[in-house]
Amino acid sequence: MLAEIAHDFYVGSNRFKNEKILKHLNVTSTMKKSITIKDIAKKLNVSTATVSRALRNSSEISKETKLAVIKIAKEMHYHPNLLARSLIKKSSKVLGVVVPTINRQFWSNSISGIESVAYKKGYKVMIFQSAESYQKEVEIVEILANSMVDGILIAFSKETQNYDHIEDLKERGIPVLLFERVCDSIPISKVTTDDFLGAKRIVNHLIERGKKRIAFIGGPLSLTVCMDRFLGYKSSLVENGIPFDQNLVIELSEFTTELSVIAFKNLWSSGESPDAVFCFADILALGVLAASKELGIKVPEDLAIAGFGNDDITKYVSPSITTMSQPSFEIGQLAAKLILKEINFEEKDEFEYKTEIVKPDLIVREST
Amino acid sequence: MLAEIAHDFYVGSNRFKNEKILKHLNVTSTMKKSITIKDIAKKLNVSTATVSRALRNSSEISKETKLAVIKIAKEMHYHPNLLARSLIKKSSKVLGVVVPTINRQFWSNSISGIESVAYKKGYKVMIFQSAESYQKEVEIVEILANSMVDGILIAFSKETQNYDHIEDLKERGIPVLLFERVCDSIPISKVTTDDFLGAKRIVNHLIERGKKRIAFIGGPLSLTVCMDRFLGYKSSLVENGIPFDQNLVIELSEFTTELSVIAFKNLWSSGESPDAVFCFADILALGVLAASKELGIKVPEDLAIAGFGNDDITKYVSPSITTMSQPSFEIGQLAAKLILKEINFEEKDEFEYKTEIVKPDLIVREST
DNA sequence: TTGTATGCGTTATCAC
DNA sequence: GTGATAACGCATACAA
Repeated sequence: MLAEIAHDFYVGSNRFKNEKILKHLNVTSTMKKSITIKDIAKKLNVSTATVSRALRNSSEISKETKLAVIKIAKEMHYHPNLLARSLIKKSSKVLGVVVPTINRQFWSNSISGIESVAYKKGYKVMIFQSAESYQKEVEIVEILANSMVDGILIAFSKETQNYDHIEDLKERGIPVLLFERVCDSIPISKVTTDDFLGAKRIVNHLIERGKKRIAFIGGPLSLTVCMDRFLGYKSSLVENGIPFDQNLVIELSEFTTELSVIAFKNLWSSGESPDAVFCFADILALGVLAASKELGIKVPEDLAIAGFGNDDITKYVSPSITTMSQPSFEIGQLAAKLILKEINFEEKDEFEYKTEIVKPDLIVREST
Repeated sequence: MLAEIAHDFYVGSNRFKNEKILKHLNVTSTMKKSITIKDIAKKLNVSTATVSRALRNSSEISKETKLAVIKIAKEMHYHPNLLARSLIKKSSKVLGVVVPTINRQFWSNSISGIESVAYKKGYKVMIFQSAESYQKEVEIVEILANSMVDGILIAFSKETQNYDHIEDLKERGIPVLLFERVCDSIPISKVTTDDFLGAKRIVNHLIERGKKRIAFIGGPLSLTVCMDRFLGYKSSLVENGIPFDQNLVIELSEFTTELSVIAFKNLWSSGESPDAVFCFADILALGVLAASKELGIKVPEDLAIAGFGNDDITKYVSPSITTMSQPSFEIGQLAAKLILKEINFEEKDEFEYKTEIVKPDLIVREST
């Protein structure tokens, strides 16, 4: 049988394109076929079952055969095919992660947190960027689901308003967890920051320091994160009897220094100069600092940043700054732990979805 | 046959742990089994082969059956199993990436570049962090190789001195590409920055501005990146007739602001005060700025940074700065393109390894 | 144009 | 303890 003979020479990879040659059994081919348990079995005159068991250190295999198998396996440079194992085990030991973008500290930190936990538990991580596109997000989710990942962690894109793709995953029985950019309507595990509280605290703090005209420079309010912070900001003002002034509120479509530079300049030149600024993310804070420098005005004495609190960026920039620290790495860790628990739950009853809300810390750095 | 009957109820996932119940054919189970081409075939009274071909839009299938198959597939919520396909095709359409750490701009930018190119070509990306550990790097490479990834991109950990794991991959016929943190000894595709030239240029620039005592604050010289920059630095001094002073050279074990703060302070207080600083990465530059502030001295008028050139971080910090821009995103893109070419090469002859050396740009920002 | 049979590499089931 | 053999879900050579 051709197939039978060919097997001994077939390289087993589309990397080697000379299939025609192989079909003609051109033995001069230098390609190597990959070693399988079948090969080991043949060499030892045992069954593949025995080899499989021996390699997995099953208790029902005699020590001698075990050793023999392992010895030959090493000699032949055997490597188990994880895909084949996944197929039969119905678990790939892979977590899928979807974030808006990977090259922004907050998200890469989260991923790092996810990866660190996953790796310890023997899981791999597959990463995708939605690039803030709903379309792409849906596409990615489909790929992940079809790849038999054991669980999917998602931070929604800015565009995402429809959650059918998530419902779909649930229907297919695939564990999903939303983190940071979430939605309310779906009963599902979530990990978020308590942005409302964080914003409130930070604005309270500014007010305590005697500030009255506190500007708000934030991202698109369509994102729950941003909206929550906005509400926290407003709530603090109300509770402290400070009139809310729409002119002090700036909603940016993107998180870029450029935009915040423009925003702050406009704010300032409009005669509405604030005495403090509450802004999202250090990236925006840098913009504010830059703009104030450029305008030749003193850097706002009280600048509050609600970001992930990467001190490295802001620490040496402004002497007096208050940060609402969003522990992105920890959020990632928490998210991974939670979904792994869901994946490996042992209960007989329905899994209970949990929403973990991380309370951001307030880091106050006084000018010296 | 039990197995036969069970199939209709078997959910097909270890996510559902109630296997005992299933074995007893407890039909009350709410779990859904996943739909396969077999199910579609049964429903339509055709063979699985036909379904398979129809779904893949094969030209040898009549339009009617195609449409019928697709219709039923949708109705039954069929989703192809990518793992099974990979097993047969011997290609998972996945690229593996190993970086020292993901939550550092340079690496996350690179990954972003890789991911963006890969995604466009229908490839997924699997990411791992070696955490600068050789041990972990080897472990990861083994996992990736056994997962049938189509190619592996690696940036070595700081510890990595032995390259057997890479040789191993080559032996197994798995395309590998080294980027940024590479080694010379292996004939293999590589993408690096021309750090020697970059450093030389940047130091030349400082010298042109009249600087004579140029400090060097860099990472561990065991890394080729760092060594190359050091050599470039030295080369520039020599060519410009400026004596090399070992006291002005500081080798840090890690890239942290803290360490560079200490380094700069020591440098300054030792009476060896430089008139310019050439330092790696903006993260170190921030340290230098912080230290100079703290010491109450003027920020070095000429601070040169050899980093990935994330302007956001340094732009608003120092008015006068020179950056050796390391286009990390582009390096990632280039790396992905290169390995994809290797994976999909059509030639019959041996693939030719290519070393792409990205020339860093010099970005000079004058104080206004 | 479609069906049959076989295989991808592994593990699970049931014999012995 | 070990061996046959059937899965896993899909794709393809060969037949019809």
